[in-house]
Amino acid sequence: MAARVPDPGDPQRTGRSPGPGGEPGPYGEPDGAPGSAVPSEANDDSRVAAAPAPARVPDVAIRRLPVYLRALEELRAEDHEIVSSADLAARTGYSSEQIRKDLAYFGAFGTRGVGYRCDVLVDRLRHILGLDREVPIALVGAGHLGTALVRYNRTRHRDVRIVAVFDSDPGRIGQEIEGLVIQPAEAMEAVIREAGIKLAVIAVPAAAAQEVARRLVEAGVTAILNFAPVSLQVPPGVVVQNVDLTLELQSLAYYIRPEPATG
Amino acid sequence: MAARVPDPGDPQRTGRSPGPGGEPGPYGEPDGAPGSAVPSEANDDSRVAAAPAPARVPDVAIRRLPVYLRALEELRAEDHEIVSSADLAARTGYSSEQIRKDLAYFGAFGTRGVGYRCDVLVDRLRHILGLDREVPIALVGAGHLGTALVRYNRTRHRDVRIVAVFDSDPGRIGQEIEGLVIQPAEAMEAVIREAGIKLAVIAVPAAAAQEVARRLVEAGVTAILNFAPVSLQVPPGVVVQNVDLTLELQSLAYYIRPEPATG
DNA sequence: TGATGTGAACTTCTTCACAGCC
DNA sequence: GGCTGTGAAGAAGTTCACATCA
Repeated sequence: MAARVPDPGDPQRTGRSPGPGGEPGPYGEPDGAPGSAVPSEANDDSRVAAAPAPARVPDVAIRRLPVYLRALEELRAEDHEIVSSADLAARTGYSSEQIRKDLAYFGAFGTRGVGYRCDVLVDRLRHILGLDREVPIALVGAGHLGTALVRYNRTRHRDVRIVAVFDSDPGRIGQEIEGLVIQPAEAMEAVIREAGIKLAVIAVPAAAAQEVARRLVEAGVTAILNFAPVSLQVPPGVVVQNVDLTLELQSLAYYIRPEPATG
Repeated sequence: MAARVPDPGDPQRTGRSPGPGGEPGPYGEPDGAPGSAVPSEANDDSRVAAAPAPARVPDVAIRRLPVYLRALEELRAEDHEIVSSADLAARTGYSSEQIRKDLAYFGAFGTRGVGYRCDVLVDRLRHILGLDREVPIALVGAGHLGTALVRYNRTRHRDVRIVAVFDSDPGRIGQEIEGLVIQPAEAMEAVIREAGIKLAVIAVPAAAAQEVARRLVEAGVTAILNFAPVSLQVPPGVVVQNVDLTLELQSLAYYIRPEPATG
């Protein structure tokens, strides 16, 4: 039980959406896509680019794929060889039709009357999301939050992995977090270019976030996860996903019941 | 520039939606609503309850209100007395029609030909969101992330404020974060009941999250912000908003450009 | 028989366009 | 004239229902 909330908090987004259509095309590999980008400068919350790509995969669908992937990995760990969309529905809370439709954007991975091979589907999803090669990530801002994020990420994941941490505070530079030495902010561009990093996490104070974003983009970053409470302005083609504790709490406040649910 | 992403990551949600319709009704005060709740047990991502409430305010709209509120407070700080929906659009990235429509769910707060009085709209939004009284929040899990969240929250906000922190690690209990003493997990129910806390943040390991959620709900919590990477099962009427670093990074990976945007 | 894959119906949300009022 | 408030149109996403095939 539990209905779902849309997930608002997040702000801008600018990006072309790679994915093919319902056709057995290029499987929406994070490349093969247009190179151009996005449309408006508005917060549409669900629109993406009208790029050269034939049919678009809705962003909402992309955002569900990692959920499916996690469920599949759990199922695989429990020695399931075959899973049905109904199994995945039970684990994820999404409807089975929704799941089949999302998967179908990228091709036909299942067997009618049977289901999906767990390991095959895991591989497919990892490929679609671009997780079949390690995705190196830079984190900017090694305060309490940034540090917590690095620890969390590095003790668990290898597919999306923070590999560089930057801060402008001399007192932090040189310190180590989970084996990573905090580097000076000035080194940001060079390191990011060198390592070919395209994805970055911003965990700096609000006032510094926009400038950090600008520098990241200039250095080649095209996707940003932003924890600073500001709407970042980024050029077309750059994707920003925001996570804002305050906004989350404030919108949840709306749903609080007055009475202790004595009904 | 910057289109927007839907924000998927988040998981369940179960809740009745208070808000009135387009009518000048009860202004969607976080009460006045049904007491009952939710429909399905599925992840719908945008549905809420078909409760006694007349017309529903879409969850997506609720999630935008805090964004408007923040923009308004900025504008007020800049001594703007009157703001138009176009001003807010410029600040937030949402379209002016969208903003007017969202506000209109709760009544007519503006003046035709003029705009909205900044301070009036701030007050209205705070009231609609239930932020006109302080919203006390409990946080469970005082690890790196939990600690970072407490620090962030307490050094900034008074409207949504963490007032109690719990952990099960004896080594942490008794320690202080921003003036709050970490309390033992066993005290959770009593403290939450005593303080009438309805909103909680979960920052414990995945394995412990479901049980924590169960206890929180039993103690009277009806809205949860969950940082643990699991889909919490909660009874109807309880709202869960998830924030999952890994899912965010994995879906962002999809949008990474192969080439350094040399286009 | 049974579960996938998918067009069509439906629902929800957004944008348009303009009437209404200051 | 200008900006709000809102019905109507349109777009996007979800669910339904079933043909399809192992």
